[in-house]
Amino acid sequence: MTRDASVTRAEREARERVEALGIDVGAYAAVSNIFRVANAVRNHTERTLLSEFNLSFSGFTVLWVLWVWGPKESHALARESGISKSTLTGVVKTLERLGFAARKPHAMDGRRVFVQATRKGISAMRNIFPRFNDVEAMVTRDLSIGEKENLARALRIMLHSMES
Amino acid sequence: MTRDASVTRAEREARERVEALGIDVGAYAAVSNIFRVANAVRNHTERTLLSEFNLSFSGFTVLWVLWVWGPKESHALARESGISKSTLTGVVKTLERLGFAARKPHAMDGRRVFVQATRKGISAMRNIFPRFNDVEAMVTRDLSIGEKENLARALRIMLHSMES
DNA sequence: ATCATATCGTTCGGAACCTAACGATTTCAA
DNA sequence: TTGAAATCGTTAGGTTCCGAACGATATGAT
Repeated sequence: MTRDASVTRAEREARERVEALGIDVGAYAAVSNIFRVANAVRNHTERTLLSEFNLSFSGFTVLWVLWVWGPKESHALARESGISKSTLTGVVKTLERLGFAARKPHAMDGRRVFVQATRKGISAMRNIFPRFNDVEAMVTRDLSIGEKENLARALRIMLHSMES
Repeated sequence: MTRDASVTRAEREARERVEALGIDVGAYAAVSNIFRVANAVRNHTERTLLSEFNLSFSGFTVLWVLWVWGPKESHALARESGISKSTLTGVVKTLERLGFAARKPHAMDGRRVFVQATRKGISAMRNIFPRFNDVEAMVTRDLSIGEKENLARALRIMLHSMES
């Protein structure tokens, strides 16, 4: 089966312009396409899946972290979800209103709060996550297994480069 | 020079959990790492570069589109920037307040508005973009030229898969 | 000329997003 | 025991983000 690896029109036009500026075009191509894919997946998922459950992408992310790891304290939950503590406060408020999550005070430390998924939240996640994984599978369907592994590997290398 | 392609701790823990759910782990690894890299680059860039100019990431993106292609109508500018028309209205308002962009009415059609970068905006972009490209280069520094090309290629294939 | 339909950009309303600062609480050195 | 410093989660204030709806304008059929 043939598949399309051609440069998208948006990338081609931008590339022509930025090439004239004497920049690292390989780096530009890699990073700009990461943003394009991330935006496309996020927008697609919000529109076709998450809106059914009144969830934002970050709401979904937070609920997913709770579903995978169980109850977490606010600061850790914010870090694992990639959002700030103040944003987490607002997102958890929304999840509480939807009945998907609940706060629980820490037994020993009055400053801390646990957040946990409710049964309703876990039930919603059992519905949502396989469908989200279908999106992940659809998005990568034209890549071979080796290509998927190489892609994930290159991204991990980039993450480690940012950590040093 | 050795380099680190190991699975990050965040990915490893998540992977163990989601493997138990019988999902497409290759797709999960690829897509979840795309989000991790996109988030890391965006946060890093906002903190270390864009805050100097009071720019959000989307403000930067919109200004970049104007810088590369010249004045654009609002609806096209929104589409090229990956945001909605209503968001663009707000972001352009902020760019106007910063003196980086200006609106101009369409000569023939009272409904339409052109947006253009100002001299101040262009000057700021000449400062910002090379430094943003340094971030792009830093993030990809541990990838070979072949690996960068394979990464960009795999991402393009994914973009095309989403378009069909 | 008129009217229905479509398009444009803005406004509305509400959620997400951030940093800085705050009050409450904990920790630890003296 | 006391008080300084640190940590936690929330609040404040402002921007970004969206879809729906609106007023203004353009288009095209009649």
